[in-house]
Formats: sequence, structure tokens, C-alpha cells
Amino acid sequence: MVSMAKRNKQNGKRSFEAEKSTLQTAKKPRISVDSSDEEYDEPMKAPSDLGSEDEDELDELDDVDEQEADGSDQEEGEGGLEDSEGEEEGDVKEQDNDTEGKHKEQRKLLRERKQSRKGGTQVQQIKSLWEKLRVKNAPIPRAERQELSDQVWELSKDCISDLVLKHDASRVVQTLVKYSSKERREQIVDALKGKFYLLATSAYGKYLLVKLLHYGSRKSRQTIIDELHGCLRKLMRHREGAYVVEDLYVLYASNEQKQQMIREFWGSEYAVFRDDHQGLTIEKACESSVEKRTIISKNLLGTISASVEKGSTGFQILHAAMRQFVHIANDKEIEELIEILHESFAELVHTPEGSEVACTLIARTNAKERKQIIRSLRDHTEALIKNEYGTAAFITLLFCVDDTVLVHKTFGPSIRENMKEFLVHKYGRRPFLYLLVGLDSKYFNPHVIGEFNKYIKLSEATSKKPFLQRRHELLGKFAPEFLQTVLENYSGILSENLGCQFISELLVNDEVYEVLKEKDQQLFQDVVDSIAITFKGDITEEDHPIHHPFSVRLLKALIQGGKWNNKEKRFEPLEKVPCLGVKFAQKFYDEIIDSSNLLDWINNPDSSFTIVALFESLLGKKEGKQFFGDFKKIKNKIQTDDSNKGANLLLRLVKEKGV
DNA sequence: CACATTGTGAGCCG
DNA sequence: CGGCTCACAATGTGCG
Repeated sequence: MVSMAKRNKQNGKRSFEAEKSTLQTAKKPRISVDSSDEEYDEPMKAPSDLGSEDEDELDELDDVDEQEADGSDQEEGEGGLEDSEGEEEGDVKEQDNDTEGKHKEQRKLLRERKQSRKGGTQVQQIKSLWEKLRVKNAPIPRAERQELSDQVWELSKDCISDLVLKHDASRVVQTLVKYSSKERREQIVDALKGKFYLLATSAYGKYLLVKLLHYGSRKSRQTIIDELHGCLRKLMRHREGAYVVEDLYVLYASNEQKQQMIREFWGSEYAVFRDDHQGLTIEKACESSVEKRTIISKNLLGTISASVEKGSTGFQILHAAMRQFVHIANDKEIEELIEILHESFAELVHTPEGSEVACTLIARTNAKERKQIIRSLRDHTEALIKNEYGTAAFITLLFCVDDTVLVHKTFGPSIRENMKEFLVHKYGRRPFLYLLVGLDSKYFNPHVIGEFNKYIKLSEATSKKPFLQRRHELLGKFAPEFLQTVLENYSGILSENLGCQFISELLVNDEVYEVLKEKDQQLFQDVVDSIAITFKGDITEEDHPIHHPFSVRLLKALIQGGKWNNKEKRFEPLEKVPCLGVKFAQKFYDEIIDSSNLLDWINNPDSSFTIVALFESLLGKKEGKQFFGDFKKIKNKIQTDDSNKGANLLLRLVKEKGV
């Protein structure tokens, strides 16, 4: 799957999805064939398994690694037929390696068997043609390629269904598909009608099937999808088949088809009479009767649990199925799902749907299960928090879990380790912004807020503490760590827009200051001073922070000592933080600007607004004595340049306030 | 919060 | 069929 997605990324247009799917499935174990494993799939064994096994190739169970390499795709390149002959021999040898004579006999037998096999003679010819066709290093002219592929087609069209399940011959057909016209691709699809299930469950055929989907026309895709409909549950439980289904779902199915695919997991009724249920949602389906809901949820859970056990927790189709499941599940079933997922919980959270499942589970379950979930996420803290969807699950933990000590103890170490990256990271900073300001619409879009509110509502039944208390407890633990991180890395954080914003929320914040212990209040002061000092120096220097708009906004907020509430169109001053506002303004003027630079700061359009802020903050205050004294001396030297809006505003204020 | 910008997906035409 | 344009949504930025 990983490899398939990669291929699509290279060749296809839908690179976005391909990439996503790589991300989610990256951790999944690769396909490893293990003959003993194939059987306890489902009561009914896929007929195709029998078919492919008895007909040919003992070697099918060998050289899987090589096959994997094929899939990982250097464009059906390297590796090749030569060794396939060798493999077969090797296989025979293994069964009987005593006597050379017996061995020879076997070899002869094998050759004969090969020749007598349906289309055996053609296979040899086709292979030699393919050898020419697949060469990659020396590009062959279009016309010649055309001719070669025509020849291959002529030879193979009558026995194509026998070719496609075999290790090497299937690759011949893959190449053929790649270099064929769309008409021929449709012919190939037609020739394989009725065999797609076989293909999907074949270790070799599945790659061809994926290629057909990729290069095929809309009609071809529809043909294949139609044929696989009804077998999806069986396929999901199949080692090879599951990958095909996932690829189909992620890359090729339309929205409607996706819905239909999931509906099959509800039960046979929905798999067989699919047209009767167009557009049916799971909630509607479960409304009709209690029995129905029970059956649907049982079936869904069956498919989910089988797939998770197979190690397919990262599949998107499974996330979608789980999402529907949690929408209808009762409390007991929710716990069953957590039980099934236990260790694999981290593989869920990186997709939108998986994250929704994770959040819902977190919100609905009890303290004991939450503890389990926290444990299983612990080793993925960094990836969890930096991922757009993972971070939502983490935030859900923050606002649901009563045991804030556990949360801080579990995640604290790796958070401290990565804190300076988190604070300037688009998604990584979100959990911490939540701790600072709650679910502010400035940082969370309406949809996300809506989702969170849903989980908050759900958690009301399972969480005991008042909602705000959890945030404040966590804030008390994390706030000193924020300050420490900023103190140690302020220049790096200040150079980033997102970092400035974070610092602003951290410092211009009554709640934060209130939870600080005495020694941490000193830390707070140190942070404020460090930031002020970065503005010292010649403002005509290009890299002075005054030319960085976000740093200036932070500075302004510190001088004003409050936030602008745009909703109510008014300024909200801080009440609990003593060292900001007037105090800060005075100190900043005395220590950073002073009389020698005041005029320069006013005449520079990047810094003039800072002076406006000082002016307003210090007006009528005893702390402003020095500032206004100096100001009067130079106010006649202010340049009235139209491009310096701050300076003009300042002059207007002088008139209005009468300084 | 409101505006502008950017990237994405769906529909259309050559 | 493939390339294009258009419209929308999500995201970033600026503002009193």
C-alpha cells in the first residue's frame, strides 16, 4: 500500500491523496506472506485461493520480498524473469534435495508442465518480447514500443486471465497496460471481467488490478468497482485484498462510491441490494428498529476488529467505518472498540475521520480507559501534537481528562523537549493556545470548534470536574514551562510570526499570571525584560525587530497592557499583571528608547505606532513625566510625511489631548 | 472580526 | 481525455 500510494504520487494527478495515504499507512507492516495465515479469514474461503493454488506455481509462496520490491516500483524494472526460473527450480530442490537424478527428473517434469500449461508456449514468447518492452535505461522509440506492445497483446489476449495471477506474467500485463491505448486498456478490462476478485486476492494480481484502476477510464473503474461490490467484507479480511480495497477507496472511488463501500460493512442486505440504499446514512438505517442497529453495529465491529488484528488500523476506509460505528454505538460497544484498538490507537489520529473517532472515544469513555489511551499515545507525542488531526485528539484529552496530573506527567517530558518547535508550529501550538485562551475562534475554525463542542457535550457524562478547572490546573503546570522555554529561546521564537502571537497570548493574559507561583512571577518579569531588550539598538539597522510587524504588535500589546476585543470593539485592559501597561511603557521608554532616540522612532514609519502606543498608555500618568517632558522638546521636529501614518496620528492626538 | 489571499476541487471546453 | 478556468473554502493578515 505504501508503495502503491507512492506510485500514484509519481504518476498521477491525485498526489494529494496519495501523500496522505502514505502518511497514514507508513507505519503499517509490509505485506508478508505466510501460508499458514491465510485460512482463518472467514467461514467461507475465497474460491480464488483454491484456484490459484492448485493450478500452478508452487513458487507463489516464495520470493515475496521480491514481489514487494516490484510493487515498490522502479516502473516494473529490474529484477526479472531470469530468476523466476531459478526460483521454481529452487522450490523443487527444497522438496527433494537428496539425489541429483531425482532432481533432474523433477526439473524435466516442471518444464513439461510449463509447456503443457494453457498458453505455455506463448508465455515464453511473450516474456521475450516483454524483455524488450520494459527496458528503461535505453528509451525505445514510440513506434517500436507500439509494435512490441501490439505483439504482446496479440499473443496474450486469448490467455490473459491465466497470465495475470502469475508472478512474472502479471508484470508483463502491467507493462502492457501502461503502454497501451485507452481502447486496449478497456479491452483488457473486458477480458478480465469476472476475475477481479481473483486478482485482488492474488499476491501478484493485485498490482495489476491497481494499475488497471490507475490507468483505466472511468468506465473501466466502474466495471471493476461493480464487480468487487458485494465482496468487500471478504476482501477486507484478506491479506492482499485489503490493500486493494484501501487503494480503491482512497484514490479512485467517488464520494458516493465511498459511502456505498462502507455501507457494505453494515451487512449483506446492504451489500447485495445496494441500489435500494442510495444515500442512506447510518443513523437513518438504525432508526428503523433496535434489532437493525444491533446487527449493523455488530457487522461493522466485526470488520473493524478483523482488520485491526491484521494490522490495518491505518487504513482510511477503516477510519470511515469506525466513524460510522461510533455514531451509533452504545456505551458498551464504545468500550469494545477501545479494547480492540488498545495498542494501535496512535495509528488512528492522523486522518480527519480517524481523529474524529479518537476524540469521540476519548470523550465518551471512563477514566480507566482514558488512562489506557493516554499511555498508548505517549510514545507518539511529537507527531501527535504537530499533526493537524492528531492535535485535535490531544486537545480533547486536555479538556476531558480529570486526572490532569497524569496528563502532565505522561506528556510533559516530550513536550518540554519539543516545546520551542511546538510554540512556532501551526498545529503544534494549538493545544497550548487552548490552555492559554480556551477555544478561541481566532485559532480554531468554526468547524473545529463545532466538533470540540460536540466532544465537550459528550464528556459531560463521563468527566467529573468543572470544565474550566481542568484547563486551569493544566495551565498551572504548563505556564512556567512556557515561560522557561520563551526565556531560553526568545530570539528564535520572536523571529516567527506564530511565535510572536503565542508570546502575546502568554504574557497579555490575566489567567496565566494568576496561576503563577511567586518564583514564576519573577520568571515572567525576566521574559518581559528579555523581549524589551531585543528592541534596543539602532532602528535604521535592517534586522532590528521594529521592522518585523508581528514583533511590533507584540510590543504594542505589552505597552497597552491589554487586548483589543474586536467583537465588542473595545480595549480590555489587564487587571492582574502588574508589570505590563503603564509600568512597561515607562520602563521601555527609559531603558530602550530614551530622549536620544525618541525623534528617530517617531520619524520612522515602522516604529511611529509604538510611540503612539506609549503616548496613549502614559497620558495623564505620573509614570509618563519623563516621556512627555522629552516629547515636548522635539515635537516641532516631527516630519509630516504622508507615508508615516503613525507620526500623523501622533500629531492629531497632540492637538486633541492638548499636550 | 472582516478583509484579502491562496490553494483546491469541480465543471467546462478545446 | 486532458488541460483549462472558475468558484469556493480555508487560511493568513490587518485593523481602531
